[in-house]
Amino acid sequence: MKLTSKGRYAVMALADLARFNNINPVSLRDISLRQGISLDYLEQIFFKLRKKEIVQSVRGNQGGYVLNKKAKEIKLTNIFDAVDEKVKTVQCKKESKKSCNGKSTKCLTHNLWDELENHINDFFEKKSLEDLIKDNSERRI
Amino acid sequence: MKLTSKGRYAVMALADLARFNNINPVSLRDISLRQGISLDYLEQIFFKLRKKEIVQSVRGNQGGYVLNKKAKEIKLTNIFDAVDEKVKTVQCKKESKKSCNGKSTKCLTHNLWDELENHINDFFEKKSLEDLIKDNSERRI
DNA sequence: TATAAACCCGACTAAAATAGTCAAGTATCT
DNA sequence: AGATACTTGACTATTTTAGTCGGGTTTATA
Ligand code: FES
Ligand code: FES
Repeated sequence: MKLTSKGRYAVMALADLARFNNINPVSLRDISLRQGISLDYLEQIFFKLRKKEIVQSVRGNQGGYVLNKKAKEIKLTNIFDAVDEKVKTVQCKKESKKSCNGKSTKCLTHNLWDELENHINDFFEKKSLEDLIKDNSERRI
Repeated sequence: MKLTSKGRYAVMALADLARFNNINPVSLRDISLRQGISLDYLEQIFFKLRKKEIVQSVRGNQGGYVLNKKAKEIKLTNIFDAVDEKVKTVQCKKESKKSCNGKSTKCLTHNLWDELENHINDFFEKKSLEDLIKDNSERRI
């Protein structure tokens, strides 16, 4: 059960962006250097974040990205959703009546995995970008 | 972020075992048929479960496996630990002072991932095999 | 005591997912 | 004009996962 780099990077990059989100847009080059993430990979990630309207792009020289909403309104859920980082605990189709092993009733553990999925998603639902940078600056005092 | 089959199968198989854990040992063949899990794969999994003393084996004809502890005392944590299903949210070494990007201080998101890891592990710590089968038989009434 | 059922254990492999790279653009500031 | 930076799709190497395979050993029971 592990978090993929794509999801981790997306959050890291947005935390960086939120932190340096002044008047000027932040370039991916800067984020790449500060966070140690491949520029090409970041571009893929921000392409998705832009499509989901989490960030806005400013093209051209001196361009970059800015947050499209307040940090408080961007939940981890939104970020993970944008980059297709899903929490998946079961193989069986949620909607279909077929169980994971092809039988017609849900298997013994189906409810457990459902609970687990909800438990994890709750965490993502509760955390916003703002929590992240606030939390961090407090610790630096 | 997804659960691997190995972990899922381990729990499914033990739930099955707990359910049919009467006087006679339960053969992997039976579990394989009931749960639709490859027999060869189950053998790998039970090899590990036995090494961690979660199950006991009974060799020979009419043999199989039995639980080595009460269902109440087997937590999901123990099961996942036995089959090396770990919750991993960070790339950086926990103990080392190096961050994920090679710098000397922890990155902006390090604490977040730590919290997430604890949040998930809490769930595994709280659930026992007994909860699983009790929960399930209640629903069948 | 022969046989079949079942566990034991290491090695190998196919498929899928991940984590990127590469290339060829377009827009905008100075 | 030139540099910087976003845009987009396609491609690829690496790693992980989810098995398979093969050759054991042990033990109940016919
Ligand atoms: S996990 Fe849904 S039926 Fe087994
Ligand atoms: S996740 Fe630990 S330093 Fe970045």
